[in-house]
Amino acid sequence: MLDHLRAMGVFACVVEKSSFSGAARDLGITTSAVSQQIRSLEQDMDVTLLHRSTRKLSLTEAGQAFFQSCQEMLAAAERGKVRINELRDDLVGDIRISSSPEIAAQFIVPALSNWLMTHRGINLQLVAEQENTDLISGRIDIALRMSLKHDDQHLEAVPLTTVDQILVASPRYLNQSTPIVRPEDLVHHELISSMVCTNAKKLVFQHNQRHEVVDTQMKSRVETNDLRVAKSLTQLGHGLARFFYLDVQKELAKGELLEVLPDWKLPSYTLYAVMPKQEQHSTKVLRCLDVLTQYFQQLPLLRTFTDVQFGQNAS
Amino acid sequence: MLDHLRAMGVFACVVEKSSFSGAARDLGITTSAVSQQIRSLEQDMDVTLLHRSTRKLSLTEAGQAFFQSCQEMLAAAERGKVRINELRDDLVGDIRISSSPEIAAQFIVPALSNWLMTHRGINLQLVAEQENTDLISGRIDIALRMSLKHDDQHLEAVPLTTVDQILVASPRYLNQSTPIVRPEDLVHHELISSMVCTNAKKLVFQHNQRHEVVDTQMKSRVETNDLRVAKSLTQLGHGLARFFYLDVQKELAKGELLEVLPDWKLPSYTLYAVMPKQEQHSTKVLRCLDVLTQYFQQLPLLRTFTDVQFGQNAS
DNA sequence: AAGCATTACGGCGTACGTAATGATT
DNA sequence: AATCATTACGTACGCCGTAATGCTT
Repeated sequence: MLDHLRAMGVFACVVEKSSFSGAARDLGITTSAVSQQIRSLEQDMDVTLLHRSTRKLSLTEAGQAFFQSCQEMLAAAERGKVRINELRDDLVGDIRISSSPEIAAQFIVPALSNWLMTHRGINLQLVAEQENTDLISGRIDIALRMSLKHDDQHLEAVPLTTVDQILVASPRYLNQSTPIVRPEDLVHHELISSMVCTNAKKLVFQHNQRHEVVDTQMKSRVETNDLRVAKSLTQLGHGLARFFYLDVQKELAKGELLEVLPDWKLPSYTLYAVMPKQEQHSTKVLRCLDVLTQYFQQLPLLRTFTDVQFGQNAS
Repeated sequence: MLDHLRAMGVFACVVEKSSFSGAARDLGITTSAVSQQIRSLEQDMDVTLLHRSTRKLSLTEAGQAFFQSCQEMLAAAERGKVRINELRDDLVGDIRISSSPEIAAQFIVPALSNWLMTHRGINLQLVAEQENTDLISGRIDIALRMSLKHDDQHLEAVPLTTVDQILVASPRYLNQSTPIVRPEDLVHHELISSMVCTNAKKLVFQHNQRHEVVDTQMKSRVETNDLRVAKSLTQLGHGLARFFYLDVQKELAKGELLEVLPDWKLPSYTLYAVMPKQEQHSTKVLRCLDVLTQYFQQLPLLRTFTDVQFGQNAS
């Protein structure tokens, strides 16, 4: 199956050049090598491919038929290599990005919109799912994922921005409750968890000025993995809720939700661009990553004051 | 151009089996070899073809595209080999036979008629020309040629039958001339040469019983390369003519021409099947040669009595 | 533990180059 | 003489197998 492929290539070249030495020059080998390839081909297949009369070459019927196939073989190989180079070097082909639906809509679409317009050869496939799909089997080029710290050794992660968490409640809820001035006060409240993760109810606060850290374990009677449900529950006064700052930016501005413990800070998450670890990414993926990075750098900071006071590089 | 062809074959097999070890089994090599091939392919082309997560293989976009081309490449190669085997082993394809028009009509057509009927895959190309065309450049499989002795070292020749020459004249011509009883008497006659060849006018006679050999040099005023013209000239009494026995068989039977010096014999020609020298002829050519050989063996001898007395192997 | 892929290492074979030969123009 | 193909021969690289390692189920 794999035998003779090389010899077939040589043969095709010989026929095209109608000359052993011409083919040799073409292939960057000696005439001797060409002669030997053709001979072994003929011997192994037990057939005469071309008649040589020292100055002229002439195909046999078998040689003629075989030549066609050899040409097609080489052409297919060549097409493959050309296509590979195209996909590696040019801005063409698919690019699959995975993220949560929120991130997709809020960040990826505006970040890549112009770039997509510019490069019409790019086909963007946005895989927006709640669960983190497997990059390999899902053929994801870039996944945008929130995490405190990147740990998967098999994946390559580029931090795009930090995202603050914020504890909020509805104005009505806060009016009716006793004032919350320190993290310890939270034990009397219930938490509406907007994320499904381990230790979702354990909150670690750090004071904005002092280096004071307080662990708090809250209770909760209502959980959901849906952001809008969580917001709704919070606004209806079912308890406190921990959100990403960016997810409740609007509600805070409108006064529909209020921040709890504004002098205390929850750990920052980092938004990573995660990619399969590999030697050489295609330029389109690298360029896309550039565009994403650029976008997040020029983006208005996700929470101004904390950033000013401490700086929020991911650990 | 020739690089990686082997690796591409391996790659295609890996993708088809979705497994390195499966491909290795398929190809009769070790997993190690497969792994090395794929790795060098990826390194040389500077691209990741497939992601490995130990238990699962998954194509990259480039790998997917490349796989198609690799498959096509292998398919073309396979087609070529299949076709080669077909043309070598089966009774299909072209068979080109070259001869003079006379031989073609008189022998080849009747000899091969049945065989052609039986094997519908065979396409017979009868190249009937006066001049001996170059077997190589004319792509002739078999040429039927008359000669005293085969000499071309580059060609392979199989004797099919011997063909006597015979000196004839019209009855009227012989009546009007003095009787011809010995070769020496020929110097007073003119020769109509039916063949264009060197020394066409030099005749060497050997007596049928005695071992007497006589060289004679004749004159001629009329020459032609056309058999019918020569016959016509002879019948009209323009002189003696040397023919192949088979060419004037009918005229002799009808008494339109008479043999001159019936006790003396001109050298016998041999009808050869001539073929390009090569390791392995296709079976269709060999079978065709068989059919021709058979045909000439069962053919009534081309001149009975001389054969009986001496046997007429070409010198 | 079993199956799979990767890597290093070492041996063998093959493909190549050199050089001499023969053929053709 | 010049160009081309073939052949013999020696070499070097490439391909492969063995074995050890790491990973996953």
